[in-house]
Amino acid sequence: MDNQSVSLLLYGCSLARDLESNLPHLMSQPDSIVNSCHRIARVFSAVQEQISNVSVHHHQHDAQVASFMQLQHHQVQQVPLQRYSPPSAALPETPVPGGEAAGASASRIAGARQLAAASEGPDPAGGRASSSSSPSRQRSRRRQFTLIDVMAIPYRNGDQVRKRVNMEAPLYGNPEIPPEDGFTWKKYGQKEILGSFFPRSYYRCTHQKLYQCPAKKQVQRLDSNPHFFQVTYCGEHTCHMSSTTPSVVPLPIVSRDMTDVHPMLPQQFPPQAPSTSQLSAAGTVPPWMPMDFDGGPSTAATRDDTCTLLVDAMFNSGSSDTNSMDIIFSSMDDQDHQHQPSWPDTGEASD
DNA sequence: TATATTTGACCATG
DNA sequence: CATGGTCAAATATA
Repeated sequence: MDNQSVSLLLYGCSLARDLESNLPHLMSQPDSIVNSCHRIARVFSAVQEQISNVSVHHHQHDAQVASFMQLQHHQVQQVPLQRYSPPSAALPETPVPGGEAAGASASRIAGARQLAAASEGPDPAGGRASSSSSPSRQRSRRRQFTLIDVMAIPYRNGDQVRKRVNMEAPLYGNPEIPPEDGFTWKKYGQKEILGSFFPRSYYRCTHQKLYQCPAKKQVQRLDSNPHFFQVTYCGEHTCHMSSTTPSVVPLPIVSRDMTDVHPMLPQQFPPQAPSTSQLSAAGTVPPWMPMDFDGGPSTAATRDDTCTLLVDAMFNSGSSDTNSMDIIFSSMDDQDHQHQPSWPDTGEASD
């Protein structure tokens, strides 16, 4: 199975896991269940087609698929399908091209922040964001196989080797919360970055003290697409051997332990904030997903096979994580925030 | 009480 | 001096 299929499969598993965790809450919303099932089925059907090498070229949106696949292929080629290890060869001095334009004016920043704050809703803590101990922020300690491992492209920043990825905000729920990546992090700082709408958050491995784990990451929402986070990883985890920390990839790729991480995207894609047309009613379609996966005609794959895959992924792949399920339902009522159509035109899309 | 987050202050670097 | 990165006291929450 090629890397493209893996990527799609990971996404499908992610959707399935979300559905499973949400099931108790969705009992009263059969429409949501149906929609989710259709979405998952189409993703797996696409995988099935791809694996069996059938009729991708007959696909109604094969151009989109091919484009997506090319992107994936290009990125995966640079990092083997295995855990990243510190490179010995020379690395590029700069991250993957496609960075955002800087230089936003103060007023633009203020405007964006105002809107971002509005999307967060009232703050019960009196101005401070809620603490990490809320269930919605709890992180699984299980080591998760993530696309970061596959997709992250290392580059050098001085003496440090960094990996930078773009990660989609949680498919459901509060888009302010950075996506899971399988590790546990402790936030130690936040900084306003010149020219950026959104502050940058600084995290270090929770086990830094206990295991001297040097891993850190920086998380910042993209100005050009607030639906995505740019996550920069710095330092390798050395806490793998801990009994309290996740260690190795738990299972083959089809595992519920995979997080809600999604493949890297070119930073200007899509060139503007998500529109209602780009987001389904549940806001679950990543921009890179061919349209047919969410609303188009079904593929030729059989429902039985798809369901087999789906059931297998849902029930045979380990225990569930707390993950973002609480996030999902705590803010199902807030989904309009995700679809916020009035994102100010930053002008960067047309720059 | 323990743990995590927030946020102003401090420091290093160019 | 401006900026990014980190520290640590204050604060919030389970």
